[in-house]
Amino acid sequence: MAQKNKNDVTKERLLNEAEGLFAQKGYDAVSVREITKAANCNLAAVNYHFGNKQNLYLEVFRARWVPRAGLLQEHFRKSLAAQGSPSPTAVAKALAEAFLVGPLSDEERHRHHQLIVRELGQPTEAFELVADQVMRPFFKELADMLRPVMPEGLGEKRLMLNILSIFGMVLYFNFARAAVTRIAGYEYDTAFKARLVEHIVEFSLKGLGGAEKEEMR
Amino acid sequence: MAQKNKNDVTKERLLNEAEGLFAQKGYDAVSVREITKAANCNLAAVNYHFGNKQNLYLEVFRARWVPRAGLLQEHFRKSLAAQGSPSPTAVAKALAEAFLVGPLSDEERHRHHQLIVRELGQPTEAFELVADQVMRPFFKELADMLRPVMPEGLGEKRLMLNILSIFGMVLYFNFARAAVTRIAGYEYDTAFKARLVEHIVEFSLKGLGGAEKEEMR
DNA sequence: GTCTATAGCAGGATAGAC
DNA sequence: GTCTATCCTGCTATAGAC
Repeated sequence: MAQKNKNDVTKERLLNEAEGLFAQKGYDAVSVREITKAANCNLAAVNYHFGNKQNLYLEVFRARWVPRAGLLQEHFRKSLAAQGSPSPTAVAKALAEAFLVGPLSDEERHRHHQLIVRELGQPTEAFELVADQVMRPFFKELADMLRPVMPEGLGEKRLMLNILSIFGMVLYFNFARAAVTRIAGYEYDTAFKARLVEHIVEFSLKGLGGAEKEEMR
Repeated sequence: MAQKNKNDVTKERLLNEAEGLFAQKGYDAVSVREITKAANCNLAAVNYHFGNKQNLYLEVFRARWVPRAGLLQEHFRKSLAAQGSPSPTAVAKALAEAFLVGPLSDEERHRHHQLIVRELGQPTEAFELVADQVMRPFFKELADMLRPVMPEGLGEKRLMLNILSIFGMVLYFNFARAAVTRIAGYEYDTAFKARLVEHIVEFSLKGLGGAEKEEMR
């Protein structure tokens, strides 16, 4: 923190390139050689800065993924606060907007979701990290927020299923972008993303019991 | 086809083991050595029967994934036909049931979805195969089926988004099983899968415009 | 902190015996 | 068709010079 010399810069570049490559190809398909070449530094740099490849992967989550998830949550909370009371509709809209448009660039968002989807399908140590520091706290926050405004007698299980489902939708449309484009021909431009947000909100409303009068901003 | 000697048996075993391993770990994380060992045959067998590793992977889709997708569609069509008119509710229910309970064993279903999710996130030649032979035709069939019974003025784009979304939900709850269990504590037993089917149907109804009177079986 | 050089091993693929 | 033996490439990781 005190010194800001070449060391830190190399480390940062390694983290950036590693994240991009791990997201794009998965852990095993990426070699340390590829990462160091992309980061324009020496092969030995990964071992010097991170000990080994595994730990570089973990550090990508610690130093990049978790903070970025914090950014997304912050964006969500602000846009929700701007809407007054947290109705199911408002929550769904703020969530979908934060995660599909939000504060991240297209590339950053895609990286972010590719990384977590790989972990969802095949959890490693990185998943535990993310589950503890991001998912469980955030899901609890959402549950506490939604519980009072949900239909009576919905139950904790159904509540959690609904929260999981919204995230499922958001993840799916982000990570399967290439496939959706090839199958349905949709380009992920601004207009389509806006439409997607609307779609996900609508799609989620029934589950969230948000059939009450629709309200916008 | 004429001869059913050791040759065919080895080939079948290779396909089975390869499918399981590719689904579980992904293409790059699996070695030919690992596959042949699991199939209890010689290292050279992969090259003899399939030419190379890449082609074995493709053959897994051609000889296993596509036929199994056919089974699922068949199950879907039968259970839909048993319900009379194809209302949005009936379609959603038949789909969710076929893909979450349906004719496959838990392990087979998991394999099936793991494989396709990897391809959705990072399409290879196998994705083109599946898109041409399975996805595009089936999505078209569903669209033709739903178009007449959907709300007026929904539009082709929204129709396709809704179809994609149901598949997204189904895929998500199948492939992220390990993560869902760790985060929410749900075991994927029979009761939970039945609940999941109900949940997905409900969750999808608004999007499908199925707010009409609910009908079952 | 960064580099070169290299150890040491695992990977895909093939040749050729049986 | 199946096997063993082997080639060669590419991998992670480290030692040691600068």
